[in-house]
Amino acid sequence: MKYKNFNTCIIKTKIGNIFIEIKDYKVIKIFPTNLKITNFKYLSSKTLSLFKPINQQIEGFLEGKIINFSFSIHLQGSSFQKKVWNEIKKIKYGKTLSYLDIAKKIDSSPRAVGLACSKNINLFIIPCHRVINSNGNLGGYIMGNSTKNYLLNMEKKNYDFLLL
DNA sequence: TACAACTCCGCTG
DNA sequence: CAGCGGAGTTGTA
Repeated sequence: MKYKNFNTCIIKTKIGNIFIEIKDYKVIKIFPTNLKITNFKYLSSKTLSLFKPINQQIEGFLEGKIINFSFSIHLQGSSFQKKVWNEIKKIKYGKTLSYLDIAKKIDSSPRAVGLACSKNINLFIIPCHRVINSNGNLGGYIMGNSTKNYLLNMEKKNYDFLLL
């Protein structure tokens, strides 16, 4: 992992570079980036110790070795978006729900749910990859549908293996 | 107002 | 039954 400045860093993962931002000791952003991970300043040892477990968990998750995250995030968005994201957060590892399922829970429409999903900047922690079309199709994903498919297959495989 | 990471419904082969 | 097109729907810039 390389560090950009005091409260952000970028990690290289098997699905691409991931940008991570922290504010007031909470994660506020986990998002793909095209930024190169070179020539970055290093963090203070204090901040480094904050990032280290977070980065390890994200990397571990993407490799299928970690199922839940132990750190907390701070959601930034409209009240509707937060409602959607909180519902998505309840979807368990290896499971999926449809946009319609979420819409019913919060008394809204699937189209609006999809819109909120597309605004999710806390990838994996808010597992929007677990939200798919009601007909079984994949729907969309900020990192592309092949990545969404990879994540879902990985989770399903581990789900069966671990007998969750 | 236009548009979106959706669904539903009614057609057509 | 699969595939397609259009309408309905809610939240956002």
